[in-house]
Order: sequence, then structure tokens, then C-alpha cells
Amino acid sequence: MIVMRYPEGHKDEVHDRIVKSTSQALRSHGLGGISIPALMKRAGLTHGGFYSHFPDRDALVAEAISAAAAETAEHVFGDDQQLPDVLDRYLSRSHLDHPTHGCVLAALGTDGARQPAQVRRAFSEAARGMLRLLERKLHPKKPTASLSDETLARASMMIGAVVLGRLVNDAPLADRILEAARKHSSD
Amino acid sequence: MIVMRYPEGHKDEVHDRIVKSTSQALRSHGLGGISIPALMKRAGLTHGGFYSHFPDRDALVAEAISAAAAETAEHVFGDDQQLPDVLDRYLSRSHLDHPTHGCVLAALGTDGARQPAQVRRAFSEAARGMLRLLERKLHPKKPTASLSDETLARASMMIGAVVLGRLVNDAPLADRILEAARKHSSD
DNA sequence: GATATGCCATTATGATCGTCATGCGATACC
DNA sequence: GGTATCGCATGACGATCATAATGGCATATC
Repeated sequence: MIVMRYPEGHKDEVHDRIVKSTSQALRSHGLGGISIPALMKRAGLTHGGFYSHFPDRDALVAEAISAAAAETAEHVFGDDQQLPDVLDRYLSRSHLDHPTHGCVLAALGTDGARQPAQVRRAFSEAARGMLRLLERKLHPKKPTASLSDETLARASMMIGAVVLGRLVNDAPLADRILEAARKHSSD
Repeated sequence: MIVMRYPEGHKDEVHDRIVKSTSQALRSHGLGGISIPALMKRAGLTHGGFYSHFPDRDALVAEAISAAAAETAEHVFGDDQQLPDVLDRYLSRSHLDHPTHGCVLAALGTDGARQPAQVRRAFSEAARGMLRLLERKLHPKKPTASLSDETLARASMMIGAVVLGRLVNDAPLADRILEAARKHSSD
């Protein structure tokens, strides 16, 4: 029997708070763009206690990636969202302007393949998760878990459009990119 | 009249060597994944002379981004490449496996929007350049410089497919993503 | 050949990083 | 209420970073 010296679940709450705020901070500052002290400060703590919550920085990053993916799964691919809603949300100016609460693949994707195994795995799982969710929206009836070419191509275009739209220093062009992707996604 | 103490154009050659090797190093290690000393060492120098070539790190990074974009423009979008060749090269396993010599947008794109103005501008120009080149391949006759929706959507899918293909920890799935993007790009 | 000078190496500086050891205050159990 | 102990803060460590000053060597001119 483990004795709890703090309110039951207190540490878990703090742990979650660190992971959640980190998942946002990473999306807006980049995977290596924010330090442990800064991340802890955002969670209302100092850097001291960090290593009682995570073995190292990568462990937190990996958890934060997964948390971000779960957030998008809920907000964009939720059960009550139909395919057109999914496309409208993902391919929206609001998504472009707020990477902090947006898709982690579009925000940090190009860094994923360069990360240590632990973090890389989290990215890979996030990608497969998004593909599965999109497949379900495209083919709600089919019970199969396999991914169609249509899903793979559309997911690519969605991610690419957000990446490209954020890159071009030209709001009207960015809007046209989103629009073009929406059109070609729902032909 | 400027007196040259080293062989004429020597400094320019060294400058180019630093930029070229940096453009490769950044694509394989990330924008912030390699230090000035390491970058200079790759060019066969020590870090000492760095600031006689560039005002600061961002200036080198910006030049390296532009150099990488020019390399891809030549290797993938060269004048002798037809549209199917362009798609085959961009959406290939070889491209997936060798980001060092691949498209800078697919390798570093998600970091671009977070960079200081100088670097951001280089990314934005690289993106517009790729869009222009793709437009020309899609509509070789049209003299207009405007970008069609088709170009915007296809460019998005191409970039997204490479990003996604590199992310998933599963070679067969990555190949299917590339294939799906090729199919949907040349329907 | 002597000299002036451009180019790069050596070295230094201050800041910040990830990581870790230690200590204090708060809390749950007896 | 006393006490053991959990969670976090304080502070420190070595490493590494971007940046900068200085000096030596190689070379083009005379």
C-alpha cells in the first residue's frame, strides 16, 4: 500500500499540466525552441522538480506529442464532425494562425524524423492515428482498418497545405492554398 | 581598386562552400540542430572566421535555405524534366531517404514560420519558387505568372506526402503514401 | 625580396542548456 | 498532535552555445 502525502492524484494532475502546457509550447516554439526551465515555468513550477516527473527531456516531449495528437483527434476528428466539417476546420485560416492548438504534424512534422526513437515513435503513432481517423470519415461504413489510397493522398494534401500556407509570407496566397486543398479534397 | 591578397575570388569560393555544406547539414540535422563550430568544420574550417563571412548565424541559415531551394529547382524542376518526371522524382523513396539533398520545404518547412524575418523570407521565397516551377510544368503554354488552384493543391500534396512518409515508422506504408500522392497528382 | 593586408585560427566571454543533489514545507497516517 | 515522507524549490555542475577580439600566415603588389 502506497501512502499518499499529498492529495490523492496531485502528482498526476501536475504531470498532466506540464504535458499539456508543453504540448502547446512546443507547437508554437518548435521541438527544441524552449528549455526545461521555461516549460516548467509555463506550468507554474520551477525547473527543479522536473526529473521527479520525467526521466529526461525527450520523455516529456514524447508525451506532449501524443497529448497534442489526442487534442486534435477530439477537436477536428470528433465523432460529431462529418467529413466536410473536418476539412473546413483543418483547412481553415484559424488553424493556420493558431499552431499552438493545431495539428502537431503540421506544426512539428518535419522535425519528427530527426528525433530520438522515443519521440519519433510518438510522431509515428500520431500520424497513423490521424490517418485512421480520416479513413473513418471517408468510409464510415467499411469496418476494415486498412487505409485507402484516397485517405493517404488527402491526408498528405491537408498537412502540406497547412505547412505551405504558413510558410508563404502572403495571407491571400495562403488562403488560396487552403481553398485549393479544400476543393481538391471534396471533388 | 580593391587589392586581393588571396587568389581572386577565394573568399567567395569559401563562402559558397560554407553555404552549400550548411544547406545540406541543416536539412539533415534541423535548423537549430547544428552549431556554428560544427558547420564550419564541415566546410573544412574552424569557427573563428565565421563572422568575417556572415553577420550572424541567421544570415548563413537564410542563404543556405535559398541555396537548397535552388538545388532542388535544378535537380527536380529542371528544364528537361517533364511533369511525370517531376512527380516521380519528388514522390520517390530516394527523396524520402535522402533529405540532405531533397526539398528544403519538406525537410524544414514546419520550422520556417517560427524563424526570424530574414530566414522566414528565404523560406517564403523558396515556397513561391517551387509553386512557380510546378505551375510551369502543369501549364507549359500559359504565359501568365499566376498560380492555378491545381498547382497549389498538387504542391500541398507533394510536400505533405514526403513529410508524412518520413514520419510514419513503416516503410511499406510510406511507399503507399508516395504512390497514392503520385496517383492523385496525375489522375 | 620586402611589405602591406586579407583570411582564417586561436582563444576568450557571458549566457544558457540539461541534469542532478540537497533541503524545506506541506500533508496523510498513527 | 507527532512524525515520516512526498513534491517541489533552491542552487550548482560541466558542457556547449553564439559572438567577438586578436594574432599569425599566406599572398599580391611594388
